[in-house]
Amino acid sequence: MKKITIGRLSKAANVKVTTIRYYESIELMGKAERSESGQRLYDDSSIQRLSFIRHARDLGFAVDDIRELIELQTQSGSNCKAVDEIARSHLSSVRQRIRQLGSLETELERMVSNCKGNDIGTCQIMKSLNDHSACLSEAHDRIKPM
Amino acid sequence: MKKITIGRLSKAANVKVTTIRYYESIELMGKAERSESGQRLYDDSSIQRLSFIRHARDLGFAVDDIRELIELQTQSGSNCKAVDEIARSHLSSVRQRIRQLGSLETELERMVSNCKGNDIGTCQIMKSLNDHSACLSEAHDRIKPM
DNA sequence: CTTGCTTCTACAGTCGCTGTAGACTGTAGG
DNA sequence: CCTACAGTCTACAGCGACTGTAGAAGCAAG
Repeated sequence: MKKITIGRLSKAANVKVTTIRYYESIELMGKAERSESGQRLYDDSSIQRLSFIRHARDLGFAVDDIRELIELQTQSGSNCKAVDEIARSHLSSVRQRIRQLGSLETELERMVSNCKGNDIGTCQIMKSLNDHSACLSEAHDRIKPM
Repeated sequence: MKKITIGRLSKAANVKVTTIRYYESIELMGKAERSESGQRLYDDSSIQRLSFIRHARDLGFAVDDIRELIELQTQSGSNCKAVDEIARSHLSSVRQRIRQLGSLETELERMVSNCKGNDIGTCQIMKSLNDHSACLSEAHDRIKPM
């Protein structure tokens, strides 16, 4: 079995070296074999697994979800209801986030389009921010950083 | 001048007590006056400022942006080009994020709609995740947590 | 006086990495 | 062989914007 170093795995799966080590530390990737000198050694199955993880991350799945997906994958024979549930739930949170950002977008557009480049005292953007009544719907979660 | 405690300020501006203290620690809010026993005391101007911050956060502005907006607001007489720029730049990052999430949504929809609830071996979702060719556009930033 | 809420400080945890420091290993060229 | 230089190692701090915790002290009402 051909073994590769972490750098080659990194290129093969398009995941940074530091990230691979991080995945090992949080036990998302198993502990790697080591060479005599202590360097990590991987094989094709590591590339497979890491690629799976990367695809799932690209789709926005949380690390815990991915852990569960991997768990489910090894239990062959089980049906994929659980997988479906994870995916659907993720999809719904993506949609919720899109709606949330959509209303931000509308609000920001309104503010920006009203701005005439006048002095700060009459600036519509500042007015909007200072105006208590100009706020979005009363109770919603704070926006996550971009 | 009527002074209020942190709890009342919290209710007045709809910002949690811990968050107010956090804002003080990062110098987004100035240092509060203290009572003899050491409790923070605020007045109407604190409510004003905290409400401003809250509105800006609700609109997704980063703390650093807000710091700058406050700075600009005090320099009365300056025009609002800088304010406009901050808002426009924020709007464009909101739009970018929406586009990003939109393509995630499409991809997830495709995956979920293909799932027939069969066993894990034939599950389309797992297939998609394992399929190297099923990935989104080659180079894009990793998705932020929801 | 007691009960129970509010406030205080200081620090750890969230999420998914990224960056840094300082040391060691492996490889290619001369 | 020696010297570069790239790759790898560990351990830990930092990001952003908070949130949660522990343990102590203050405050208001009954």
